[in-house]
Amino acid sequence: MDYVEAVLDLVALIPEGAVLAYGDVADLLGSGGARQVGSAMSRHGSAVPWWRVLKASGEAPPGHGREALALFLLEDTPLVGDYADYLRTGEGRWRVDMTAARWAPSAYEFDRIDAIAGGLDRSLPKLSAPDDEMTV
DNA sequence: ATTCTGACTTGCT
DNA sequence: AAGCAAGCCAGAA
Repeated sequence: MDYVEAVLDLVALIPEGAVLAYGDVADLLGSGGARQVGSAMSRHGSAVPWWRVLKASGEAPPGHGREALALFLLEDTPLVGDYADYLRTGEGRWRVDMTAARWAPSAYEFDRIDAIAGGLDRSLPKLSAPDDEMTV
């Protein structure tokens, strides 16, 4: 399984009305960084609930504000700011209320996340297994 | 090996 | 609250 698959699998678990920042996804996966997640989402996120993954500030991914907002309203995702104006004139500023909307995985969900993260490593062609020696 | 690029983050004005 | 500079991670050139 490659990084992109892991990201998509994880994103698919985020429930309605909840969100995760790019950095959160990377942390849960225990690998890569926010930029890797963003990159993966921009190229392969169309099949999963991509709007539930956004910047740490709560802003929707660049170029998708309009579409994301519509979905957030449908899902009753906690928002802050003036999205009414944004809808009407495109002028207002709004964001997701990260404090309230950030997903807090249940113990079960957390296990599933762990499973995804665990299936990540397997292909490291280089670096033959150093037996049981670790050289701390 | 080096440089560049990007749906990122944080800290400091 | 909004901009900006640096830091950060990996893949591609």
